[in-house]
Amino acid sequence: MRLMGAEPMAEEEAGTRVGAVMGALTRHIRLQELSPGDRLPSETDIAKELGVSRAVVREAFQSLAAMRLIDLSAGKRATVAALDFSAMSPVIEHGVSTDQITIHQIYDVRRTIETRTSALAALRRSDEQAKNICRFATLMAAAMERPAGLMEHDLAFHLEIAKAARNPVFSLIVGAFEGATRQTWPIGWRTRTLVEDQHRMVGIHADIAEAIRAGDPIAAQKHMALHFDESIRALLAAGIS
Amino acid sequence: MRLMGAEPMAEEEAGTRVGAVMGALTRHIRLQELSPGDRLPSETDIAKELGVSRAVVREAFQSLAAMRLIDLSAGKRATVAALDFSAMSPVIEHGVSTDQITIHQIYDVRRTIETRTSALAALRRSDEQAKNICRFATLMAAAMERPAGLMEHDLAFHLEIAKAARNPVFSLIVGAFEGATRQTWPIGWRTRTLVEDQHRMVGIHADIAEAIRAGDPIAAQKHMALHFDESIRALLAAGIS
DNA sequence: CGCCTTAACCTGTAAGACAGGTCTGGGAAT
DNA sequence: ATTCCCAGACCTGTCTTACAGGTTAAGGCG
Repeated sequence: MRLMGAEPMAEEEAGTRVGAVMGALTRHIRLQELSPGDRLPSETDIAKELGVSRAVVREAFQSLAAMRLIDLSAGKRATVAALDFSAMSPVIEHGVSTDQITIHQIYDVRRTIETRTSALAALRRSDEQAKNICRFATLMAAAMERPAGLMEHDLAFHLEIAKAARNPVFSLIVGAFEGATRQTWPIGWRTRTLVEDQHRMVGIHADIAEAIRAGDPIAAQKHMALHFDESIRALLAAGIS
Repeated sequence: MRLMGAEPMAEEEAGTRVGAVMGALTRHIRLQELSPGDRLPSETDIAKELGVSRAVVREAFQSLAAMRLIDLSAGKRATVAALDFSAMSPVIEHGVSTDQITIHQIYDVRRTIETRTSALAALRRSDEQAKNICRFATLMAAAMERPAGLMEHDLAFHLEIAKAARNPVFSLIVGAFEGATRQTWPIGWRTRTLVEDQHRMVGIHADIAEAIRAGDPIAAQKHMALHFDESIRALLAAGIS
């Protein structure tokens, strides 16, 4: 299987050979109109075709795999990857852990995005998605004593809403925040020292779920906005900027 | 310089050694609280420390560099990277070129995000940012005959607004769409066959710029919403879903 | 005709080598 | 003493070779 548009490495894009191979591969996927699951040429073939060593090809493959553009597994050929909502999570986590992004900024963006996904979800959710969303809300209420479990249900709740909005880009963005949220969620929970605060937080999720189940986008959006207003207030009260 | 929390590779995260090294590196950055520009250990040191070959370490480095978490350059040590708004662009481009994301879906998300960035920009922009935004709007009007130049000014316009919103996550997201937009923008432009349509499109950008300059978030948001409504209508009229 | 074995293929990893870019300490010049 | 400059040490980019172990597919056997 020949690689599309691949003279033995002219000047090409990046200054480095790895970058050039990455470009050749993405171009190959685009020009051949490959779909998720389709197989790519072997490392050796690509190396021969582009006139580089297999080490360079492997570095390019690993880079594409890190961005979730392809899937790798031992012995098998690399395949074109399906969109993975976790693809962007490391970037956000890096921004947070190097103090280039604050928790507050993430919540601002999430509020913008998720008020929209909740409204869309109310309009577009399948019956099964509605059921899942309600189920996660119920599980949250049942896990009030176990913060770790509560957090996982919370994350799944928000991601399921994004999926129900039927636009994979929203899933991608909501998924991007999952890693960072997992690292910072306990901070927010600790600010809710009163049991009634904890119940209110969980109750808002139930309200969102119910609005989405009922197919009411206005209510869904309103409750989601309340949820983030409440969360951001809790963070501010705890002195987190 | 020792790597934090690095016994010679226990089971660790991923099934692969490359994944384990990536994990060790990100953990190192987090635990050492490194900042953009700080240097990482040399490939050889890391290889020795973790008990893997340099090839594995290099693949991990390249992967992190592909996600823009670190910067590499010949002869120099790897450094922690500053947030780069282009970090997520390849993911979106991949989604589009493999038909997992439609142009319409991107415009829906952009509308959600950018109505917000325009409002925030009106509230938070510096004087210089206001000047830049107006300048790009003017340059667009001057480049009506050269679609390629027009597109570049358009992209710069939207990105500058995101920066003026003073939340790097918005810049990251708007930047994520830049690559895909660059590949699809001409499609939208071609639907505007009438000169008055073209002028209206450019005029809306001027309206947005003026509202941001004037510090009017309501007007900025309104004009940005109009912009996307108009763009999405143009795409639909051309039969692009 | 279907199942199973096996050889060919492919990826994961290691080790060694070398070219060329980068940095740093120490000597030379001021 | 201070500044400037350079050589050697260090580091990354790339190639080659080698081998273990997982995967696949072609034949051969039942």
